Amino acid sequence: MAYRRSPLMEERLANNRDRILVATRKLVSEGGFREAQIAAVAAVAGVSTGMIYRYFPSKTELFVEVLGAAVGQEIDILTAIVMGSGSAGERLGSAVTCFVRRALTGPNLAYAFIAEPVDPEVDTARIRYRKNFGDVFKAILIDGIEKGELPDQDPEASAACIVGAFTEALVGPIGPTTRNTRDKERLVESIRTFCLRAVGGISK
Amino acid sequence: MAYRRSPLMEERLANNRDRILVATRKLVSEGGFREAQIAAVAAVAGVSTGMIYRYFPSKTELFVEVLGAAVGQEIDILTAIVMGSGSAGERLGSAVTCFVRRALTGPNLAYAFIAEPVDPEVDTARIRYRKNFGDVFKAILIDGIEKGELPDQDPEASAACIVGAFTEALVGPIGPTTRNTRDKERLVESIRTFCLRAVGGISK
DNA sequence: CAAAAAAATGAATTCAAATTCAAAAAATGA
DNA sequence: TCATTTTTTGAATTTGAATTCATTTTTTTG
Repeated sequence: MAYRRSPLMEERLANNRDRILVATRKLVSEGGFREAQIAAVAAVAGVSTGMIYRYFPSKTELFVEVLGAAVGQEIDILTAIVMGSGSAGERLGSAVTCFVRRALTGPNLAYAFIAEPVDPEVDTARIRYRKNFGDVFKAILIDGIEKGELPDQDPEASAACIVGAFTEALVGPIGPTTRNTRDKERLVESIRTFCLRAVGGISK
Repeated sequence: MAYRRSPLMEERLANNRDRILVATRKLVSEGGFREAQIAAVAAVAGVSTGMIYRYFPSKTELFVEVLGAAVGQEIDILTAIVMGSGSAGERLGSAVTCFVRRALTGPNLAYAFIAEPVDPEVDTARIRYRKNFGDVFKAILIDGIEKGELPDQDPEASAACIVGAFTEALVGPIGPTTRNTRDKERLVESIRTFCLRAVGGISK
């Protein structure tokens, strides 16, 4: 017996892994997945390229994990809103507003997560994550329908529509060509109203 | 003077070009852009790979043209509905219904056109084409708002939301994993209702 | 400190599909 | 038919980033 991983070493390893994740996220938020090449990630993280393969089996899996972490954060935020108090309509409106505002704040990251073309495997993950967003909205819808606040409807389909709606409405304003800040709030409001009316949560 | 392109030759050239487009479309509709590799396209079209570069500067441009043709066809259909008679709500409902039904009929092609990841340039084109779809809906919305049939709203944003809504609601049912045919009509109806309510075109 | 094991390095390799281009085939007109 | 030009071919080349792995460095323990 001549080697046993010490706690200190253990920590360093974890640190490395984390540095790689952080570096990837940084690069993605600055220049999209395209810029997050292994060599670039390694440089930013301050490690060698080979190192990355010690922690992640492939670039794709690294991307999927980064995507998942970012999405998870957003979902936590939305979930908190959805679990909060207020009518179904109010909560739905807040959730949509919140998501859209955040996306408009960090356009590059949002673009990468919503629309940037990567590779099929990452995209498969993206579709799954979008479904997760849908589930959050589905929960409010079911609640609203049960309580009679919202008209009967297929919550699954409506939830997907909501996600698609705010997502698509964001693609332009969020894309590589950044926009001015003036009409952001107007856009937020337009999307909110659209989604609220769509599920029968009164117009305004 | 020893060579001048004869009408016969002229026609053959045009034929070649067309054969390539048809072959590409066929492959895309069967296995997505992924399967439409130059070698495969050449084989199906019955020409050599080099031949393809005589008609298209790159694979990307070939894809963009195929995408554009397919989208153009759908847009023509939608435009006809939109230009037709009926209230704004009725026409909007018909247009959405029509698009969704058609997409559910040819899932692979629709998936390739709506969601399959390809490369950034093709995707840029895809975003542009989606905007074209949006414009069709925007036209009905503006009309409906002017006539007082629909409440005031940002037609640009609402149109984008509509496109995003039915698009997203289709991704699952349309994706690589094909679905059963039973609930298709139910889905069509759910999406229609969602979009109609969303723009204030009454519920039902 | 030395030997053994693990971790880290980064230049070299790999890979797969797009693209090219020298050579062959076909078309044209005299 | 022949010389000229265009079209077509498809094997060879290119490309560019992901991945590997022989070597070096670091860590651990006796």
